[in-house]
Amino acid sequence: MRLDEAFYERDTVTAARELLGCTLVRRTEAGVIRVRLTETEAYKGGEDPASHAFRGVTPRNGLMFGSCGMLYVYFIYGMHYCMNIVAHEPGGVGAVLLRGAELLEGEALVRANRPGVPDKALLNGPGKLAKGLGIGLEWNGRNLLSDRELWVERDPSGALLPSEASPRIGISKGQELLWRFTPKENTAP
DNA sequence: CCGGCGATCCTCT
DNA sequence: GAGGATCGCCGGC
Repeated sequence: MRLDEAFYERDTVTAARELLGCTLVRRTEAGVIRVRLTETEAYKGGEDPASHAFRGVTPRNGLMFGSCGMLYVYFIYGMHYCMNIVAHEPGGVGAVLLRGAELLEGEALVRANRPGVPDKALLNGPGKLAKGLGIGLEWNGRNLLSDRELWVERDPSGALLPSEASPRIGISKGQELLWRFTPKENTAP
């Protein structure tokens, strides 16, 4: 069941937490890639100093102020792309960075995008995830509510994955906010 | 397994 | 002109 506008049009932090365990689907002419999201981060508007939207609208970040469910892609460090999904309360500002996933289906297609990479390093980072799925800047602004090549699904049962909150990675401001989400560790007996 | 470092160029001040 | 929502390689333990 594809995530709809109601899923994304809520508090950005809640959306980030509940995206964990959902399935990101990329359909290509050569086949389908399906991955399970295992790491997400929330970025808000004016109150969040780590956010691209912290200082208001710029040519790059405009999507974060707009319709929920749109893909926001940006280029970083001169060589990587990062995928975000716009999610915020009505009239709000924010997006969820997709930081990592595990492969469910379409291994050959992913490996074609990331040749020679060990299993553990296939999709465990935002740049790696975008590369593995073949997502670049030309995908910026795609509507994941209706797109035929890219969307997010969840289990119809609506069961939520137990999650753990931690500081976001790679930021210099806003480290006190625990807006990074990963699946809860299995605590050994 | 972990930390340091260089690559590389876009974005905003 | 500085810094960045990163990655992969290298060396050390």
